[in-house]
Amino acid sequence: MRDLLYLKDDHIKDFIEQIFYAYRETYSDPKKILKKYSFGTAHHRAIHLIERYEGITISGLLNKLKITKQSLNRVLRDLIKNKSIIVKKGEIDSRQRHIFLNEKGKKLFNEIFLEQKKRIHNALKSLDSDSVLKFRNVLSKIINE
Amino acid sequence: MRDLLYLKDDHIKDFIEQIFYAYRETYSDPKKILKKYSFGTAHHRAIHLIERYEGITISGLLNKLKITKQSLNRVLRDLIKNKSIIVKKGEIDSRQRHIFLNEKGKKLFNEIFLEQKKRIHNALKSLDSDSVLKFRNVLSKIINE
DNA sequence: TAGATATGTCAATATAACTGACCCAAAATA
DNA sequence: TATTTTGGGTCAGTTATATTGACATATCTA
Repeated sequence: MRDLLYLKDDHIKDFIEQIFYAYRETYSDPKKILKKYSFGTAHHRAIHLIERYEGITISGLLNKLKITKQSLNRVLRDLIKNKSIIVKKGEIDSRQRHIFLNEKGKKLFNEIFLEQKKRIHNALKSLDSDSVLKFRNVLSKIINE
Repeated sequence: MRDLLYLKDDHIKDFIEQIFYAYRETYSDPKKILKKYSFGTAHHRAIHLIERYEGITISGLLNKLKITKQSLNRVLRDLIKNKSIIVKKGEIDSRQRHIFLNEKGKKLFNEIFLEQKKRIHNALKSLDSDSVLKFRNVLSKIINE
């Protein structure tokens, strides 16, 4: 460890603060849209993951969201009632439920994403691809296994 | 914009997901410690900012936390009762309150920070300083105005 | 002095999470 | 086949954190 500079406590403290702001701002942008559907950020996170991992199971979602199934169930019930998602029984293991966005859900996701995209796109547009790659790399190390 | 690759929607979606994980994990680490004091993440965030911005005012905190003063007040009341912070009237403007960690608060902050530091330090130790600088730069662009 | 500002507080409500206790059906396994 | 484990669903109650809205007080500024 030759250059310790960037590992000084104050820098790490700054990181921690900035990660909070980054999360908060990124997930605040689409709140007006969510409100139109009487949804909140909990619904947003679920929709996001269902879009990213088409056919994800309940336990798959639970592992990613790290909330209780009771909490998740509230959110999924709302999304089902709203006809944003559909749930299919597993063909191999019929205990499992596979979750998909339907047309309405896809439309909603796109509305939400458009809002968030603005911020990220704006941040990245002035940067070189090396910065972006390194950013992702650091982020994935922070999240890690 | 020559290399559009890193700006593809799927990449931005990954970003958004990873920012969520990074925030959640970073702020989950010290929860056991907070629980010992019957504090939550709301208290953590306040303590963090009070440590970073010694003597910060109420409105200063409100601007950074972006919560209502009623919410902030609950948190500060707990911290005052616990004797982790002290509040001083402003000398120039005596309407203002300047907030400081006292010894107990500093000890608590350090306990919390140690937990968080592990994760960040671990992530950064295998990286070059350029990655770290670029990470910070991207993060500040995401937050920014 | 009038108005704006900084802070504090009461009360009610919303959102998102939690714990704990059960239930059923289907799969895995002894 | 009988038993256990797994995946999922649900009821009930509680906690943590935030909100809206209404006021109150002291102090600063024009």
